[in-house]
Amino acid sequence: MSVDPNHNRAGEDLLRFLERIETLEEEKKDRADDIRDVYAEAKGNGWDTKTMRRLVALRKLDPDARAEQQALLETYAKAIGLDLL
Amino acid sequence: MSVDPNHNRAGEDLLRFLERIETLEEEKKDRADDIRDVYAEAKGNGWDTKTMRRLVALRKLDPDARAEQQALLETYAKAIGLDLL
Amino acid sequence: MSVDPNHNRAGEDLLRFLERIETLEEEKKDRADDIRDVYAEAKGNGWDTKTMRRLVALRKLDPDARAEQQALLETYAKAIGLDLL
Amino acid sequence: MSVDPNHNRAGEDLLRFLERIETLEEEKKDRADDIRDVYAEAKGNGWDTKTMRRLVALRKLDPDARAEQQALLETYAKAIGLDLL
DNA sequence: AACGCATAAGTAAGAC
DNA sequence: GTCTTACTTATGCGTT
Repeated sequence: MSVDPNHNRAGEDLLRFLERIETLEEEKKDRADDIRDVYAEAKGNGWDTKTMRRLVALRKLDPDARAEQQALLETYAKAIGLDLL
Repeated sequence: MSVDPNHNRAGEDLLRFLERIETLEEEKKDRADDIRDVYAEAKGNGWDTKTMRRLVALRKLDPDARAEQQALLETYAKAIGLDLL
Repeated sequence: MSVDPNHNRAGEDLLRFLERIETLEEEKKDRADDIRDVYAEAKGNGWDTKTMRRLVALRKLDPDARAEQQALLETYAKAIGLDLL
Repeated sequence: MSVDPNHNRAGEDLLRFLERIETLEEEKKDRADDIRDVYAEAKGNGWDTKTMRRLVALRKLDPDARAEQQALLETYAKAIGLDLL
């Protein structure tokens, strides 16, 4: 049983956790980079990326939830006299 | 001229900057707390705060910009066959 | 009693909440702008703003909490053989 | 050549971009979930995740950059009389 | 002017 | 169930 802090058991365990996290973070970052590339490619084809991001968000919602949120927004907008479009 | 690092001129200058920043940050935090309180009060009166936040965001945009963004969103949604409502 | 959605009581109430929020947000933004200005001024005097931000964060912690966190960090760093400096 | 907005060429192109993005986002989210799981597992083994996150951040820096930043922080801390530990 | 960074907002999960 | 805390996304800012 060693007391060397660089080679103790707990340190080894901790290091394994950190390495697993770092590997996963690299993979996560790769995907994020890929996503950025796709948006850049779309932009190069004339698409507006901000609107694309809104579409991606909308497609995540199920249709019922989306309709409900929109209905509430319109009710509130009308109540304060805000013309949504 | 002192060399005491706790009382040198540069340190004094730096400290003045930090103090100015910290004062401003406190004031900024006070406003953030107040905003949270108003939302909480509105929620207590039956309003949906998520929709309120969307309204606040919409009111920040000038009407032309808002209309333009909405038109673009609808064009894109139609193009991919997404029913916005 | 009117049913005109632009002039109903609930709409008025909602609008008051929104206006209170917007006023507070403006004030909050003013402070944020001021903070940015102070950092810019400090930078113009040769200070490193990134380090300044770390100092501001450190000064927010009470000394005991700071010492405790630092001690834990050093323990962990030693355990994995990371030289903090 | 169709004018059906659900089947036009541009819409098809846009949809391809969105699908590519969504696939990548799913993969990215999977990694994020995995990372959360590892932290949770480490926490279950008695580790402090906040400190772990600081270690992960520190390990991202190359040693020279880390040493330089730390030296600057210490210089500044001394200048304002802040005891780092 | 585009790029990455840093802050801020919004969202979702977890603790009490 | 609420309320805080952490994570994710979005926006703006400074930089190159």
